[in-house]
Amino acid sequence: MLNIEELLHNQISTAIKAVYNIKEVNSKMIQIQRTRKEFDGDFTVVVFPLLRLSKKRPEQTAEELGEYLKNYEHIENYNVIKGFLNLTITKQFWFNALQSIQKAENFGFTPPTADAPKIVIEYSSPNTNKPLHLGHIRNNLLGYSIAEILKAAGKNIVKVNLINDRGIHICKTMLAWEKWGDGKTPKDLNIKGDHYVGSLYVRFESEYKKEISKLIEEGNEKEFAQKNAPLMLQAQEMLRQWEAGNKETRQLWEMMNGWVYAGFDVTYKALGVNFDKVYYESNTYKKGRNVVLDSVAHRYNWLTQRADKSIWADLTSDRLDEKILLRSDGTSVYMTQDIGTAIERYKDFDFDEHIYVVGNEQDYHFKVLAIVLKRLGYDWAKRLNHLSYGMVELPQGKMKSREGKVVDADHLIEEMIETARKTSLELGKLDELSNDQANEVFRKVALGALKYFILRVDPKRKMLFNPEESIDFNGNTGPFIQYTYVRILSMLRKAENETNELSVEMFNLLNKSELGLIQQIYRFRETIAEAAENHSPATIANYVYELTKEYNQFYHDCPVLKEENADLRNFRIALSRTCAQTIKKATGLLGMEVPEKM
RNA sequence: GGAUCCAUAGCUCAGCUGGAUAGAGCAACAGCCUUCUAAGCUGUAGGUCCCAGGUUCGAAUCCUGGUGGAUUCACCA
Repeated sequence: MLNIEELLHNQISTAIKAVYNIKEVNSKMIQIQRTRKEFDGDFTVVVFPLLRLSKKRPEQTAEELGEYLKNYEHIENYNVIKGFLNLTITKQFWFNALQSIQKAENFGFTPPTADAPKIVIEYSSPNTNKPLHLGHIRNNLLGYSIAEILKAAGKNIVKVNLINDRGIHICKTMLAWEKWGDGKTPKDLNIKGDHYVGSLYVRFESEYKKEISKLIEEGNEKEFAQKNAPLMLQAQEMLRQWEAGNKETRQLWEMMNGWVYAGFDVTYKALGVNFDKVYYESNTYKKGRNVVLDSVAHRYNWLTQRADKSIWADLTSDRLDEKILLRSDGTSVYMTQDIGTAIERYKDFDFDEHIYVVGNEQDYHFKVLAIVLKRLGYDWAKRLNHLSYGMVELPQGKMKSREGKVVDADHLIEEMIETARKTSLELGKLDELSNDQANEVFRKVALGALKYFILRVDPKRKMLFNPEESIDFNGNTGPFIQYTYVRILSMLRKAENETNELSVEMFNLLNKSELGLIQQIYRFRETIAEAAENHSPATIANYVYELTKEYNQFYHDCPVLKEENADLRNFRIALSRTCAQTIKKATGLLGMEVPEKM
């Protein structure tokens, strides 16, 4: 199906050439936009940029072009207001467009081909010492949704997760378990493994704090106390044991990581996200260190080893600071690990683009990562792309895990489901459903509300989350969209003898709300392209909200099943069905599910 | 102090990459269920698009300089 805006663009170009006797027209001069609601027409040509060619007043230029264009088969008529030429597209065009959409295999989606760009998306990337919280929810939903959107735009997608499963923080929780765990497993205590481990980490931190205070009371400096508290020394010893491959340490580590992964899996499943491949830092952290060590031998002038053996990258010529890559004791820092992981990834997938979905507090880190890799001679470093998103803040301010000021992901999901249950039961529309079916509806509505709430805002902006007020079920929300879908399905169930064949003769009957709805459905494909281009689920969220509003308008204005003209009735049923399918596909791009009843 | 990001209605957010009189939802107020699911629809009210310059026929949008907020610049991850 041809794109109407492209068709118009070409026609306008032809018109300018013909009317003003010009050979070439710069395509940037031709500006087409949707006509604003308060004016008549579907598309508007802004003629101001064309005045240089026409050498006439705006109104006259618009008038002359309109006269020429009205002979074009898809243009019904035109009107001119100031420097704006409003074009009305024929009803027949929109009618045919709807028919093509219905016939299309999977309208809006571009099937990926083998040679389409390959994009690796890393998201989630949790630490194994904390359960997932609200910030991770934004990360996971963004990562998953962007992957779906890029897939729909015809890209080959690999979703990967990188688990930070080594380092001093892991040793802290291991030590805590040895000291205070009493040999208990999550199963013994009947709690999720990630929550159990998270609580051990918190325990460590509070005991560690006590030791620090005590040392300071005994007259030590703060810094000395932090470095020499017995718990810290023991944790560091444990890290050395781990690095040395001590069997007992490794076993404990594997057991506790197993608890955490089991817990994460439950949360991931609840959120509906998944991965094609999971990387563990414990497998890749040495890689980066070797790369850095090898590179020092190359004698890059920006890479230097100091007297204490630590290795530094001097990035001041890129207007950044000096960055440490290897500590004086030879161990690697976060940056070093990411260097190794990136190289590994490139070997694994030979990607055209690599997207890191990581919060904006790491903007600097990813800027440095790309520069260092480029300087090390990896040309593909320019394909690394940091999708930086803003933090989720609470009314009290930033979330702080150490102070317990977090919104736990599992807890939040449970609460949302409970709210959805209450709301549903009050409305009492699910009486004929079994318990299991009803629970499925509650779950879909709850997660739909959460996902839509988070994804509708531009990723790069920070967002405010008020647990009491944020999750609404009315207005511009996930449930509003789901509800529109449910009403359509309910209607379609009642529609009997529906035919898929539409009478070709009836397009003149179409009214404004029907045309508006067709046009919004028609925009789905270009919206996917735009969302993919901008890596922005918010674009899809806004689109589907507009679509449902458009449908509600239509639903309000036009009887469907009660329409007496059979051609028109069939048309409206078909239009409703196509709209429902589009809602389902669009919400699917956000990771939302739509219930059949609610 | 340097760098990056943000600032739009009382609140939460859109604003199609420079176009017409800046839009939604929530909250407030007034209506619409004997009618395809009222988690819906219609209306009223609500704005110095942070400020000041600049570019342009035209700026919430681009540039410069301020102001306010967030993040970051660790031998933390």
